[in-house]
Order: sequence, then structure tokens, then C-alpha cells
Amino acid sequence: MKLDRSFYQGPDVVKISRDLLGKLLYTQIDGQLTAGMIVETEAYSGRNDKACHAHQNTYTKRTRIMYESGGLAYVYLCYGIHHLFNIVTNVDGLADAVLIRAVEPIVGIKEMLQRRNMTAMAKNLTAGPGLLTQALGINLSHYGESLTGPAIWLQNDGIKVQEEQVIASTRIGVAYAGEDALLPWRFTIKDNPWISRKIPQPKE
DNA sequence: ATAAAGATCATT
DNA sequence: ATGATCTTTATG
Repeated sequence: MKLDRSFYQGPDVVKISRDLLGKLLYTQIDGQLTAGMIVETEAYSGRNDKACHAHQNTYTKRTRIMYESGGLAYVYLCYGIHHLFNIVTNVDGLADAVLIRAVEPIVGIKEMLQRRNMTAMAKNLTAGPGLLTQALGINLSHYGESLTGPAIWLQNDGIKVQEEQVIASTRIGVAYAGEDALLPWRFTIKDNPWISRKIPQPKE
């Protein structure tokens, strides 16, 4: 079942980020159907989060889509090389988004391998925000696309993730955000092999 | 007009 | 640890 627009419009981006674990992310692009199960996400909030591109009401050509109502794709180019895929959440005027950091390949493995220029299944097929977009065929042309449309959508029929299977940790690559870098807004499915990086372990 | 930085990845 | 690579953004 395709996730409804209302799913994305809730007020709590952190909760939505957690709830996205186990959902299936589908794309139908260039005539190829592919999908992965979401195993790692990060929440970004326009208010009270210096790591968010839209913090302090930053409204630019790039961030404007985050201010629209939930259920749209926010895609941007990172480090001049990688396309990162985010899901816009919350209602019109409140800029929140969830970065999809890793998926487990489910549908169209052959097509994904082809897009990634790989011959055999390996972890770097979809375990990373820049990798999964390439595998699923997502790029800048999908900026602003509706997630209830024909090209990119989510479905509910992945695994059911129990509360104790959800691990919260600090977000990756946001050291510049100062104290907000410490927020536990990265969510992963416990022990899933497709996580992009290991969870920091508490010291003895 | 210019410059700096970046929600990464693969390689050394 | 480091380099690749280039858009976006802020500033003058």
C-alpha cells in the first residue's frame, strides 16, 4: 500500500524519521522498477537545528521545497558528487525533512547493480545516502517531486520494526552544527547489515 | 564577482 | 587521512 500524503504532514519530524524504518522506498524511473527497505534515517528541523539547511528561516532556491507541505522530495547535490534524497515533512510553512541514509535492496537488484556499475551484490550497493540514490535512479531532476506520484513513493509492506529494534544515535557529518550535532536524531534498525556506518559504542 | 564550505565515497 | 568535484550560499 502506497503511503498517503497525510503520513508526511505530521508535526514531529523526529517521530516520522523513526517511523520510516522498515518502509519500502520504490522508484519507477526509466522504465525500471526498483525498491529498498529503509534501514537508516536522520531528522532535520528548520527550527532549533543548526544542521538543517533551512535553519533560521534560510529560504533559498535550494531550501524552498522544505517549506512546502510534507510528502515531497528534497534532492540536492552534496560535495559536488552525490545526490542526497530527503523526504519533506510537516505542514506548509514549517521546514522539516528526513534524510534517507541507507536501504536494504529488495526489488530490481539487477537494475540497481547496473546503475551502480557493479557486477556482484555488495554492501556498497545501497548502504549510504549517496549510494542509494544512484542505485534507485534518483537525481536532481526529482527535486520537488511528489512522493505519492508515479516515480518515487513509499509503501508500508516492509518489515514491522519493534520499538526495541530502533537505535537512536548522533547524526553523521554535521560537526559544524555545534551543540545540535549531539542530538540523537539518527535512527537505524538494530544489527541490520545495510547500515552506512557503525553505531558509536559507549566506552568501557 | 568572488570565495568558501559541504547531511559523501573510494582509495591510500 | 586524503582527494575528487561543483553547486549553493553568503558577502563585498
